[in-house]
This record gives sequence, C-alpha cells and structure tokens, in this order.
Amino acid sequence: MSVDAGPDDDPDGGGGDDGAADEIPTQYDPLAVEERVSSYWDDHDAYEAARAAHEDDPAFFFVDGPPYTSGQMHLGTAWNKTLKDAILRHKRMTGHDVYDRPGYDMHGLPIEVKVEEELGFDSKKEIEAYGVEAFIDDCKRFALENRRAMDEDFRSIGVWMDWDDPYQTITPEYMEAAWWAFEQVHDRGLVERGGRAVNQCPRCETAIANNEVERHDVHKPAIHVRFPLASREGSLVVWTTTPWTIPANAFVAVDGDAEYVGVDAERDGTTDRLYVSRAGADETLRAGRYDDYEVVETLDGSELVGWSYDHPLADRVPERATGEGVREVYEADYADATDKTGLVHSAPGHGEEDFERGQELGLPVFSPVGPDGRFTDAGGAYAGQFVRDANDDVIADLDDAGRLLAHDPDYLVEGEGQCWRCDTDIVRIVTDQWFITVTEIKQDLLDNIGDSEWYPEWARENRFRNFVADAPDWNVSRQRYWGIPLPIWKPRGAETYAADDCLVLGTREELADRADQEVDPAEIDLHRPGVDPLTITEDGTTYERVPDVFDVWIDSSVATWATLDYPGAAETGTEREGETPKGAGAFEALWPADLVVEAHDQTRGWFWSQLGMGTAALDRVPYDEVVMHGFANDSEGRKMSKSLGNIVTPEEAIEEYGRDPLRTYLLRHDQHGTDLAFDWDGLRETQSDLNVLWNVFRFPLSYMDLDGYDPASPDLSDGDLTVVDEWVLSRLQTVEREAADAWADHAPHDALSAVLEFVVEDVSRFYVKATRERMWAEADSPEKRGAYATLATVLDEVTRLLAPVAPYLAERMYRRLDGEATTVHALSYPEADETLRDETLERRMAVLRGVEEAAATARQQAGRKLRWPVSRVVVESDDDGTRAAVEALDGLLASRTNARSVEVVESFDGLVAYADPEMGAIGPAFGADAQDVMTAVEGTKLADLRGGDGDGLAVDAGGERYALDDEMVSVRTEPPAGVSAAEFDGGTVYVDATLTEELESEGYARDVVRRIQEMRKRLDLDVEERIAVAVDVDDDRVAGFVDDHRDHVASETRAVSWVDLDDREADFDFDLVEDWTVEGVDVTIGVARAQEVASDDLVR
RNA sequence: GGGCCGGUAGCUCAGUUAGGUUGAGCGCUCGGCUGAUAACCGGGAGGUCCGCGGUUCAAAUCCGCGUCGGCCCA
Repeated sequence: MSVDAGPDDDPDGGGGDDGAADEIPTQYDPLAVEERVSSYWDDHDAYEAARAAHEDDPAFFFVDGPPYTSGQMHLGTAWNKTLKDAILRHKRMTGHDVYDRPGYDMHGLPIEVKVEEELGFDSKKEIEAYGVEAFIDDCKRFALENRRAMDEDFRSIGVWMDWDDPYQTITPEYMEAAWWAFEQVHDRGLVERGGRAVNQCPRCETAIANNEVERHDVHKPAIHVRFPLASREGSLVVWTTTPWTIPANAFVAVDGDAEYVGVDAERDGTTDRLYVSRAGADETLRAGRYDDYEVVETLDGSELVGWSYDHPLADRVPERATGEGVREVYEADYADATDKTGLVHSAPGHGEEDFERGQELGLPVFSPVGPDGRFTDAGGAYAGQFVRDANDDVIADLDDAGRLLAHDPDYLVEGEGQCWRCDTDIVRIVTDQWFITVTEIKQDLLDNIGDSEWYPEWARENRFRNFVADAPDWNVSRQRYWGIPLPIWKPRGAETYAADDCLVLGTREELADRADQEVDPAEIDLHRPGVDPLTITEDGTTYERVPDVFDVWIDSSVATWATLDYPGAAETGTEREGETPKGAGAFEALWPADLVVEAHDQTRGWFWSQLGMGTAALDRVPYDEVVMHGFANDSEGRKMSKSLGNIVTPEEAIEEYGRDPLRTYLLRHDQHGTDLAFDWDGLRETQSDLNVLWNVFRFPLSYMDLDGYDPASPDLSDGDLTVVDEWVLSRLQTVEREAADAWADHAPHDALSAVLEFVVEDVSRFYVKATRERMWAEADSPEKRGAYATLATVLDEVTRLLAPVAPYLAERMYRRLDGEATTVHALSYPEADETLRDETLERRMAVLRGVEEAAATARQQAGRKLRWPVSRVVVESDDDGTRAAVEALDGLLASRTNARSVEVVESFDGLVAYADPEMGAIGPAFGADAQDVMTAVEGTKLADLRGGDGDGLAVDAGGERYALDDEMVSVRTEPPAGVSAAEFDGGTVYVDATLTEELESEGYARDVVRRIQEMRKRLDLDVEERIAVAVDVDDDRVAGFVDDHRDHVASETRAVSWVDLDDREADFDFDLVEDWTVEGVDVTIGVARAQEVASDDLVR
C-alpha cells in the first residue's frame, strides 16, 4: 500500500515555496508536512536535482543488498532502507556522486512455492505437466508485481534511490554477470561436481542449503537396535530417531577414548550379551526392560574398532552397502559415549557427518532414496514407500527379526529441519550436486576479510571470521526452475562425469558462438526452458545443458558487478546525463563497492556470499566497508512474528506518528549490530523532540516577518552578538564536529543524538528562552539583528544537519527559511567553522547552567517563585575557573535567576557556625556533668562559645563554666535566616530571598501582569490589540504596590486605560472579569477591548 | 549442543574501550514559566546495574559458571 500523497491531495495546492505567505501551523503535523513535501518533490524533480548537483563530485559506490520480492516492506526492511537512505543523503551532501541503484532479489524457491500455491500444485510433476515456460512466466509476473509494490513501499518512507532503474536479478544482463563469475570460478579450478549429503526437500524435490533449513520441534519414533556381531557373541546397541535410515547402515561409530562395557543382560530367563558405553549402560538396559545385568567385560572404545556385525535387516534390503570394510566399527568425532548408547548408527548415504567420515574411510555410499523421499528399488522391501511412512515397517521388521531392543514412538526432537518455503520436513540423502570448493581457498577468504572494515568491528572478528572458518563447500545447484540456469554443458547422455568433462560458459556472446542452434545474444532470455535444448558440439562430442539452476544466493553474490550490468552491458558510461554508469568502464572506475549496509543475519547471507564469490572469482572481497545493523523486535525484545501477534507495520507507525519521526526513531538507536525493541512510547518521544525543533523553527518567523528580515541570508556581522549568541554559535560548531566524526564512523545515531540534544537542550531550553525579550522588542536594534542572524544561522544549519534523517521536515523548514535551491538535499552538509568556536565560553556557560539550576532549587526551598525577584545570589566556589566563569557571565546569571545582584566568593562569610557536642570527648572529661555540658553546647552558635580564656571555647552549664577543647565540639554551618542554599558541580549557590517592600511590590506587579496576559489569551486577543484594565485588590498594602507599577503593568499588557471595577455594575462592559488569588490575596481583574471603552469611562 | 550480541529506574537507553560515589529522556508526583502557549522549564520519589562465585584496596565495568532474549551455526 502506498501512503504517498499525490499532488491532488495537497490542500495547499502543492509547492510550499511561497515565502512569507507560507503559514507555519502552531502544531507540528508530520503527515501534513510529509504530504506537502512529497508533492513538492514530485512536482520539482527534487531527487534528480539533488543527483545533478553532485554529478561532478567523486564517486561513491554504494551497493544495495537486494531484498527478496516475495513480501512487502516490514519494520526491519524499513529500518534497513532508511539507514541506507540517510547515509546516501549524507554522502551526497558531503560532496559525492552517489551510486544509488536499488536492487531486488527475484529468483528462487520462495516465489516458486507461492506460484505453486496459486496454481494449486503440490509437486514438480504438476509443474512439468503445466509447462515450464508457462510456470516461469507466472514466476516472473509474480516477482515483477511484488517489486512494483515494494518500490512504492520504499518510496513512501522517503528513500531516495534510483527507483526508475533498479537492478533486477532476472534481467539477461544480471544473469549473465552470474554466468561470467561462475566461469571465472571454474577457470580457477574451484568448481566441482560430486555426491554430497544434502538437505533434500521431498516436496520441492531439490537440495536446499543449510541456511534454507528452518528448525522446529517434532515428535519422532526413537529406537534402540541390536546389531548382531559377526566375529563374536553378542550385539552392539545403537539408538536412532530415523529408523528408515537403518537399511542404509554401513558402519557404527565409537568414541575411541571412552569406556565401553560388555554386559550380560537378563530378561524373561534369557541372557543377552550387549555392548554399549559404560555411561549409557543403565539407561539402555532400562529402555530394553531388562530385569538385571552384569558387566562382564570392560573395553576402551578403540578396542571395539574393527569388530564386524551383520546388517539387522539383511533379508529385507538385499542390495545394501557392500564392499571392503563395510559393517565394522570405526572411531568418529561425532560419537559421544555419554549420549545414549555411545554407539552411533552411521549411514553415509544419509547423514552429513556419516558421509564425510565414510569418505575418509573409503566406504561406499548407499542411498536407496530418490529426490522425492521415496525408497528406490535399492530399498528392497521398502521400495516405493515414502521414507517416514516406512518407519513403521522398518520397526516391525526389526522387531520380527529380534533386533528391536526398545521403541519410543513419541520422542521429542528439538530443532528438526524443515523446508523454509513449504515447511515440509527435510530428508538427508546423497545426490550429485555442483559445488564451489571454497574450502580450498579458505585462507584467501580469511585474508580477504581483513581488507574490509566492519562497523561494528566485533562483527567481523568475532562472528564473521568464525563463520567463514567453518564454512563448507558451497552447493550451488538446485533441481528447480525459477533461477539462473547453470551455464554448464555436460557430455550428452553421460551419467557419471566430472566438472572437467564439462563446458562452462560465461556470456551470451559465447553461447551464440558455440551453440549448435541459432542464438541471438541480444534477444535470448537465459531462463529455462529457453536454454534447455541448446547443445554444443566440439571435438566430436555433443554437450547438453545440465538442467539445474543456481542457488539463489549466487544471484545476490554477484551484485557488486551485476548492478553495473558488468560484463554484459553496452557501455553507457558516465557521460550520459542522469544515467547510472554501467559496463566495463564503470567496473574499472567503481569496483569494489565502497559500502554495504545490512542486518546481522547477513553475516551468513549476503556478506558471506559476496566474500565467497568475490574471492572465488576475483580473489577480492567485493566491498570495502560494512555497516551491520540489528533486527527490529517487539517491545519485549522478542522477534516479531505472526504467531506471536506482535507485528508492528511501518504503515501503522507512520499513520500514528509520521515518516520523519519513524525514521528518526529508528536511526537514533544504535546502528551497529544491536537489536531494536520497538516501543510506541519511544516513537512518540521522538516525535515530541521533532516538535521542539518545529517550535524553535516557528518561534522567530513572525518577528522576522514583521521586521522584513530574510532568514535566507543571515549575516552575523550585521548587528551585535551577545554572549548567548556567541555561545550558541560555538555550540553549533562543536555539534557539527561531533556529527562529522559520527558520520565518518557510519554512526548516524551518534550524529543524531548530538544534533537533537543541541536543539532540545541548548537552543530550545536555553537560547530561545534567553533571546525572547530581544526578539519581541518593537524597535530595531543591533542586538535584535544579531539575534535574528544567530537564530537564522542555527536553523539553516540544523536543517541541513538533520536533512539525511528527517528529509521531509528538513525540506519543509528549508522551503520556508530559504527555498532558493530546488531541494535542501542538494546542498552541502554543514561543517564546523573553528573561528566561531569558543571552548572557554562553552565551559563557562555549562557552569552557569549548573549554577542556575542550583539557584532554582534554592528558590524552591525558600518558597520563592522565579517571578518574584530576590535581592542577591551568592555563588561560592573554591575553584578559580568556576568563579571566573560566573564572574564573566554574572549579568546573564542575574537576569536568568531574577536576582538584583550576583556575588561570587571563594567562601561565603554569611554562614553561621553552630556547635555540636562530641560525647566521645565530653564524656570522659566531665564525667557526671557531661549531660549538662552536652545540653548546653547543643545548637549553640560557635561564636557564643568563644570569649572564654584566650581564644578557647567555653560554656556555662549548671551554674558552672567549662572550658572546652576543640575536639569536644564539631562545627556545622548553616545559611542565615532567609537564605537558602543548593549545591552545584563546583560549589554552592546561596539565594537570599529576604523580602523588601520594593521586591515584594515588583513581585505582585508581575503576578498581576501574568493574570492579565492569561486573560488576554482566554479572550483570544490579537497580539497588538489594546485593552482597558481594572484591578481590584482585596488588601490595601498590595493594592498600593500594584498602583506603584501601573505604568509597567500597562506597557507589559498593552493596556491603554485603567477603569474602575465598580463601574461594571453601572454602564461599563468588561469582556472578561475574573477572580484570582495572588500569594493569598484576592484580586479581581477586568479586561475590556480598548475600542469598546468610551472616552468618558477612562479613569485617566 | 557451539559461536557472537544484549540484560542498568515503571518504560526506552547511555555509561563497559582504559575498574574509582550509576546517568539521561519518557512516565509518575510536586512546583515554576508564559507574546514558542494544545508549547516550555525545575524539584522529588524511583536501582539486587539478570543471578551466583572469583580477582582487586575498590567491579555495572575484568574473569568463571548459570539464566533470560536475539542472530547465526550444528
């Protein structure tokens, strides 16, 4: 679903480029902003303009990891594309010609399965009957439809990539790039064909990769089976949850270092000699329901090696595994004496480990199961049965033969594999597959890892390196339809053949040259079934195509050159305007990729497949830098899933809070490998931070308009800058430096934190508050112009600082503030101007803010609100720097704390010292009198204890005078009455809140002003509207205070006349009369619009 | 079963690089401000830094063993 608004939906008629008439609503409404900006972008080709603005800059080759086209955008893909978009916008703004071609992964089993579902198919036979060509057409249509929907999804969150020309893995150029790469790999001798134990989906009838296997818990039959020994009396006991693999048994694995036992076990009067591990003996014999047993033999595992045994189903599976060394005991790493019986039934025709150990031992592979999971004729009595259906027969036959020791029909197996697409449980069989033998170049792979920088670094060293070190050969063949066909031709009719017997082609040209049939390289679609019938005859041998298609991971593994349509494209070069560069020239100039950005699941996915292919084909890691981000989980940190019902879609998040807030929320979280626990409150909070920005942006506009000031070209040398201007400009430079460092580390979250904190903490909470008065002074002044220039500068640069993350909001602000360029995203990213930085000032202002906060605390303790002035604020600090800071800014501090004076001292001498008795000293000294002394000392001013002999302390108690040693009292200091104190980081602030008549008078006056302003607001009066005011104070003294400040009250409230409240009963109409309580005094206030006041009502 | 990442206030997260009195925002609560006004600011309460053990004068931080969540592998 597209949530993008077309031009017709724009209530403002599109644009937004209309300067002063452009009203900025009081409330930040993200959806309205985004709708309007989106239309503007469309109408003005803003994306193209941004690209064009940087087309002569150095290239930045970003390669988009292609999302799969089976579904729609979810929160995780939204995060991924938003991060990419922000990085690319930033790259562009810092002067790069950004390669931003998006891509889609469009082949593979997921789409095949979806199309099969649509068609109601359940097997490959049905596809063959329907026709491969028709099926391929359906898959292609499905992929293209999904792609278009996803284009819209990504565009709807403001992702600026080249949506007119995404790379698609299904185009001939792209498929050819995979052929070419595979040819390189083959030329380097790294392609091999052979039998391997694979995960086979019996429904899809294809091998699937380990990473296409999903895990789930399942109940299966578990059996203990006796393998009768041939060379001696007794049986080996094995345990398995796959009875159907017993027919293919070829050997038994033992843990060579562990202890095994031979036991005589008794049941129903008969005695069996059984061999198991010592650790597993008890459990095994209990499972076999033996009455008792006796250990008659103790052996090392290695002593069992070479023992031979008979196949337990010899008469049911006549073919079975045959040859030298078959059905003997061997050591194997995977045998664990503490697990079940300690002896492991091994069938190289099924299990991966069994297969590998069997190869080492030179044992034959016997795999009597077909690709559809049914026993072949070699399966003897079970031929034709689906393997899991055959379990019952196998178990019954074992029982009949007396080989079944125990049977648990319902054993829980955790993590059983199933097909990622159709959820069918996989079977393990050995089939012939094609491999890229990455294990042969393991050292190159590990070396090449070091050529890429990862963010975070631990992902490369701790995770990726481990994964690569353990990676097995890459099975690249799939026995399916919707994929890139293997470019391999084998001798016609050959059943057994090796890679060396085959031809591997790299390009369409080559195919046209060598094919027996007529092929037009410009026209041919490389998909099946078109290429299937083509043959090649060379040196008397005719070759036919291997029918497999590539593992879909091959597709994306070649993206760094395939996105350039290399090697197949005609050279489009960079000279054609607006065209994405392609072909050999582009490959030479751009490859490898400068950057890839994906979530952490791609360490085993795309990061790996690219490294594998890049190294195998070109011996290079195809990307220089990797940003690995996390997953979007639910608020509990759990994976979002349908079954948990905890999915949050980008659409609902946008609908509730908007695109920019969602983008900002996603990007302010750690982008380096950490999962996000999506939280609605967090999103709301982010919107609220952007709303603060909106208010900061909106605040000066009306004043600037009134004064005809153009914020587009602020000139800091026009007008006077105050210390707060200089400070906020300095902070701006610091933030810009922090942002630059953060972006350099691909850490937009750090850049964003720095900028948002600046906006909220510094600009909104401090600068705007400190600048308000200057802004609304009616007369022009150098200080006002300085404030305009400062704020316009801050807004301009903040807009651009945030543009990569919140592109809509930034555009909206830019259009209102400036609007000269087609789009803010074509401009350059702000850089710190060191000449505007003043670190001393920043440090000093930080001190001032600490002091101001402490002063507010002290005021609160004193019960004196900020509106009421205080006589003085004393800042005490023993730190020279702190005192210097406060002294340098004392005027500002006085105004912000509403203090008549500010004093800075090293030590506040106004404190009163009190004595507290120390009984540890007083007790022993005075014995029985100690209690009296204590009482006398307690709470006494230290000064009152002086004046004894010399400088010593003394106290009168019980009519006697006692001399005191210093250690008998401890000293505690307190501020004098009326003064309250609060600590800050660096000292203490004392606020003297003692009232004088003058202070009290001003306090009341300001309270009255505030009430009148409140009433103006309730009356919804225009800012400029004049009023008449009546004030009736129910306290003569306070009434006098207000009278004293009539002029002040009048000018603050735009009052032009004072009237008598009593008149309202007579012939005067107030628009509003209200009763207030000010500091406990009842005050009644009347307000009337001035034009309604008849001249003879005027008091003066 | 193995590798990696994470667990810090009711919630979201910083602090772990290099050991030294745990911090911010939101929420709650009390208060303040007022020509940004359906905005804004301050105070307060709120903590087993997932648990246990170890190293150390000192551990959220380093080490070991667990536990819960995530990704990957088997």
